[in-house]
Amino acid sequence: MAQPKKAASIWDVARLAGVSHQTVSRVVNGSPRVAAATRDKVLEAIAELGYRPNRLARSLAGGAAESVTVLTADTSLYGPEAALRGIEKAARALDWSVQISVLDPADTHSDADIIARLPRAGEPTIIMAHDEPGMRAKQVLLDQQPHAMVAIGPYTAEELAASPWLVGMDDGKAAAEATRYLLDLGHATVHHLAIPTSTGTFGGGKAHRAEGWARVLREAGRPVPEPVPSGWTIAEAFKAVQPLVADPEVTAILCGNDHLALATMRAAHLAGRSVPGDLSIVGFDNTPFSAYTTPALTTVNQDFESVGRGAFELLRHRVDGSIPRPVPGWPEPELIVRETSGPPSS
Amino acid sequence: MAQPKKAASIWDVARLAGVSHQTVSRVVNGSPRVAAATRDKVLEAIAELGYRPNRLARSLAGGAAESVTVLTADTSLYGPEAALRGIEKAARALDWSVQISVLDPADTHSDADIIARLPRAGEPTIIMAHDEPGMRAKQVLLDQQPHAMVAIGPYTAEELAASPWLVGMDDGKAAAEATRYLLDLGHATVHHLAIPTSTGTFGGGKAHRAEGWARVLREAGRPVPEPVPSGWTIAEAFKAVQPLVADPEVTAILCGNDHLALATMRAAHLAGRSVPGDLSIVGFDNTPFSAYTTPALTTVNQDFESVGRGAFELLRHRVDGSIPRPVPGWPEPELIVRETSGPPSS
DNA sequence: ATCAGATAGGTGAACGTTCACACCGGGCGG
DNA sequence: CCGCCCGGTGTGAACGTTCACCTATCTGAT
Repeated sequence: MAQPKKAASIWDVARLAGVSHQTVSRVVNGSPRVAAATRDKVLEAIAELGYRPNRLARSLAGGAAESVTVLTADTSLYGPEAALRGIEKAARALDWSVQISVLDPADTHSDADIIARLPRAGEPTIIMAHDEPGMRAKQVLLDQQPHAMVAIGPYTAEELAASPWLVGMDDGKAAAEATRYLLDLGHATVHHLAIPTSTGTFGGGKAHRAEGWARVLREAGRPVPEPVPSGWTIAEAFKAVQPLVADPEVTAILCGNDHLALATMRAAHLAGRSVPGDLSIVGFDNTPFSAYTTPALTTVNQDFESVGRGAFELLRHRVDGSIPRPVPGWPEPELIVRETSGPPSS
Repeated sequence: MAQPKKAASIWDVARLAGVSHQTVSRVVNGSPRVAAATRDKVLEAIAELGYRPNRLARSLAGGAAESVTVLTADTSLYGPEAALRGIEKAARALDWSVQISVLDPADTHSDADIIARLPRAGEPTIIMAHDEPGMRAKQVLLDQQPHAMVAIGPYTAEELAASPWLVGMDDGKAAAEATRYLLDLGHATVHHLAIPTSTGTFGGGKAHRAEGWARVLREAGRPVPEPVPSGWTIAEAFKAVQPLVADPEVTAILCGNDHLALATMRAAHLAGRSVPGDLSIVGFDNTPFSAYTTPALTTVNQDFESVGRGAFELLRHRVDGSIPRPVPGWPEPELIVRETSGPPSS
């Protein structure tokens, strides 16, 4: 009974119902030109055999693509994870299936390796291009099948306008806003603990959060300290931020994301510096936990899920030109002031 | 050039190389019975046409399955997310592809809906069965294709032994250990803020963490307070835990996961109760952030990634009996004592 | 009566691959 | 020198769908 007996096909149903395979196909796909009596017979046969349509065959036979592959490097980051959720929801609603393939952050994947991850040539693909492997995958896909790929990443409004295959939020503006907020609070300057992308070491990877931050400092005529580079993990951030929290001159740190901010809070605590009394800390992304740390984290909210949804819609448009190009619509990143920021103590 | 011109097939390569389609297939699949000269001709043709094999067709033609679908309800939970990562890594290593389908936590999915998510009948499937939608999906798949599914969930050693399609960690034991630890510290009793599964309201959902906790209290002859049910989100937990932190009699709380623990820490702080002075808090899962909260969270480490890997291996075994049944091997859940736990203040 | 047009349904090819098997030539043991 | 085996290759069917096109039957207006 638990034996893997072969699954019923459309032909089995057809035979049992006494109709042609095509008629079964029509019933399954809800075609209107089927007599009610016939439809019932077919449905009955379907139920009896436990027939379920085979999606692979369906796609093969030239039906719609109905499948996206998501290439990402790190699913444990809040941004990509939320974007993936957005993609999945949007895809689900249209009955598309979602494949996921995780790029190894350590490995430099060959072009062939990246291509081999796609189930077929021309597979619609969304790439999380926020780090090195993602950037590389983006480049490869852009060469191979520019019309069937979309990349999500941190880009400025100009870049987004210039590249029709790009989706992202201009978080430089939000970084600027956060920096200005800290300056207005009375801080002499603001330091920056940067996520890897923002160090600008990747091909094509610009440092938007860092740029927005630096711009405001320059405009305000403040010293622009060297950004402190951190890895993506909390442990790396904890290590990287040590010199910053040890320096009493440092009174405000803008962190590249909330994980880095958490590490900074921890480091500050261990260094005996009170937050926000001695040190103001601002995060980025509004990760779910950030409202519940003690003190609660001041951060920048970003709606990654909407970005994911937008990427999916854009992809559909690019794969099938007949679908109207979506207007990218989601809330701007927005500063959320909570408890880790305040005026300097002096 | 960016026109989506049709992709090259095995036939195109065959024609260009002047061989049969079967020979191309052999080259692509690395069959040894191809003359070196022929192989080179074919490889050249492949390069020239930019041919990439079509996985859909490959599976259709009766080749190996080489594809898993993961059904999960909440990718933002650390456990499922880490397990998914483990599955993906293991699958990747064998060149399998991974599909993901997210069940709506709010919606009660019909059987048909759940089945419709699978790309084909008999699709190998892994279900994250830690919540209601997951439990339901598990049941449906168990009816439909018991030999091509595996469920991951919180189960006792006995259940795991009894159900050959189950993978999980016996976290009841770890919960017991944590409870005993708190008792040994001198607490009169330990309260429990429970994750949804542990409330036992789901069909088949047992309350292992809660059971382990209750058992130790009973064995020690301590009062067993009513577990406080919480939702999965931090916000829900924050609300649910209010009465607990408000009660000065409560000196120790075992939380169902680290998110709930974070909410409890926050609530305690706002209620003016110091941690661990007035209140000891123990979490569950060792979520990455938990080592960096202030104070750092005492919690139970669980290697979900290994569980994911184990689920994948078990699935392979079940789908293809010729593969040896893997011995589930991963580290036992283990208590990690950090800073949120200590002796009661009295 | 007849014929256009709809309605219901069928037929065969195509999608890109693998599998089972048949074929051909040459080296080797008898 | 015959037959056998084996390396190397081709042939045709199968996988489960959809698509394009064709054929009946029934309706109602001419």
